[in-house]
Formats: sequence, structure tokens, C-alpha cells
Amino acid sequence: MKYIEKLRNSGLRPTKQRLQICEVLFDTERTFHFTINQLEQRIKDKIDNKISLATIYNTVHAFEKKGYLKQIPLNSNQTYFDTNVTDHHHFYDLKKEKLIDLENSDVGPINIKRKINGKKIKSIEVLVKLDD
Amino acid sequence: MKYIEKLRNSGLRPTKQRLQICEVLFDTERTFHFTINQLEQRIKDKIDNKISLATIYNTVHAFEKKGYLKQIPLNSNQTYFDTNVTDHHHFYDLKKEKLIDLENSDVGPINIKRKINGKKIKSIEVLVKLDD
DNA sequence: ACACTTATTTAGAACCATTATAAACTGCAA
DNA sequence: TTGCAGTTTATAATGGTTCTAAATAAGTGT
Ligand SMILES: [Mn+2]
Ligand SMILES: [Mn+2]
Ligand SMILES: [Zn+2]
Ligand SMILES: [Zn+2]
Repeated sequence: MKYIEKLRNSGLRPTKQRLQICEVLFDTERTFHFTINQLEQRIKDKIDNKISLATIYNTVHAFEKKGYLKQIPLNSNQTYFDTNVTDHHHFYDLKKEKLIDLENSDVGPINIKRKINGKKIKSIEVLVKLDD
Repeated sequence: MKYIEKLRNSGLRPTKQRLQICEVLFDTERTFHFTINQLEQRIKDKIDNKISLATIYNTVHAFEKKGYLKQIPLNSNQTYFDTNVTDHHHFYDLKKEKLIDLENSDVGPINIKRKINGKKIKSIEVLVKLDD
């Protein structure tokens, strides 16, 4: 398995559940955005055994902490995650409630002129909301 | 009262509760960011009668729909609102869990080069997360 | 002022995404 | 193999938000 090493190197035991979740999350042609419930559904579709919802939450949070996933700031009753952990921005289609990645070449450089004393910029994220 | 007209013009009846919430939200030197629970506390501090939590939710959502408040996309278990409804961006201090307005002069122009067929840009919001 | 209609307020229940619990299980090093 | 820390799991608890339906208040017409 290609994820055993990755997990071990992160200090996470490569359990059956985590490896299967890795396949669902990272064995894909493209990166994608998901809520926990959407991920639960994908897992059900792709694997035979059951993984408890608690484990899905635990794993997603563990992966997020290790930097393999990130949360996307959005106003929704559910938390959105992204398998694309590179710096990038988003369109948010308000009608379809769907996120679309913006390539870095799609957005001009963001120039933050103001500084806050003793604070460092950790990330800069642009959210472009789309109407009809 | 200065808000009676404003509410009537919006098709909202100027009730005692709404007028009092207007005072808490809009009779301020500066605009500010808040969660419902923070607003509830401010209301308790500023006025003598009680306003039910349901009314606070109802009013905030009514004001948001009319464009007197807006939500700020953020990953938190609580929804954040802004009394500054002009287009502007935010710092988010991760340690203090506090939002800080960026003036438009603090951020260079955002240039979104990509278009989505049949969709119009409704808003562009930048969130700058701050570390120590 | 009064009656009538409709909007609003309210306490409390319901909802539901997320987190906590604690017992069973598993990976792994000694 | 044994022991232990890490992990999984069913289930309960949490808590922000929304819903409900009855009481109250505002607007309208007379
Ligand atoms: Mn989370
Ligand atoms: Mn809301
Ligand atoms: Zn993305
Ligand atoms: Zn703001």
C-alpha cells in the first residue's frame, strides 16, 4: 500500500480504516471538496466494510492536523474540507452550493499592505461568490 | 427614533425589540463583528427589558436579508456577522478568534481572470489568517 | 376609538452537525 | 507473546440554530 509509509511518517498508525479513507480521499484523478456526510457516502460506495462516522471525523481531523486536508471557510451548517492543500482560492456557486478551485494563474497577486504588530500571515484565501 | 423610517422602508415593522436591536447594532462609533451569543450579551448589557433569543435570531436574519448585516465566511461553530456591509476584507486572528477589518486601501485590487459561464460575481472576500 | 388582519415575539421543543465517552480492538515494539 | 498506547466504535452528550404554535403588537380601514 502506498499510504502506509505516509501515515507512519506522520506518526499515524496505518490502520485498515485510515488506509481505506486515504484511497477515497487521495486516489483520485482530481482533488475535490467535501463535507463529512459526502465523504461518508463516498466511503460507503467505494468500500465493503463499514467505517463508523466517529472514525471518519477522527480521521479527517487527524489528516487536517497533519496538513493532508484543509478546511475551507464558508458559511454553511456543515464544514467543508479540501483535498487540495496547496494555496489556492475558490469560487462558490451559491445556487448549487458548490466550490470550484481557482488556479493561482486565475487570480492576480494579493497584496496585503497592512501589518499587525507581532502577528504573521498564515494564509490568504479569496472566496468569490457566484450568482446567476 | 431614527430607525423607525429605515425599518418601515424595508417592510419591517418597527417594533420595540427591533428598534432596540438597531441601537445596539448601529448606534456605535465603529462597525463591529459579532456572533449571536455576543449580541445577546450586548443587548442584556444595554437594555432593561428582555429580548428572547428567538427574536434576536429572527431580527439578525431579517436585517441580513435586507442588507443591513452580512455574514462572514469563517470556520467556527458559530456564525459571525458584520455591521460593516461595505465591500471589505478581513484579518482573522487565530489565537484570539477575532476579526479585524482591512480597509480597501490595505489590499491591492483583486483581479479574477477566470469566468464561469452564466454566472456573475456577487462578492469577492479575502480572509487573511494571522498566527503569532 | 374600535375591530380586524397580519406580522412579530416568545418559550420551549426539535433538529442535527459535531464532539465526548468509554469499552473493545489493534498495531507494534520489546 | 505480552503489554501498551493508539484506534475504532456505538452511543450519548453538546450546543448552535431552527421550528412551533400560542400570545401579543402593529398597521389598516371604518
Ligand atoms: Mn471540525
Ligand atoms: Mn443563520
Ligand atoms: Zn479547493
Ligand atoms: Zn468586517
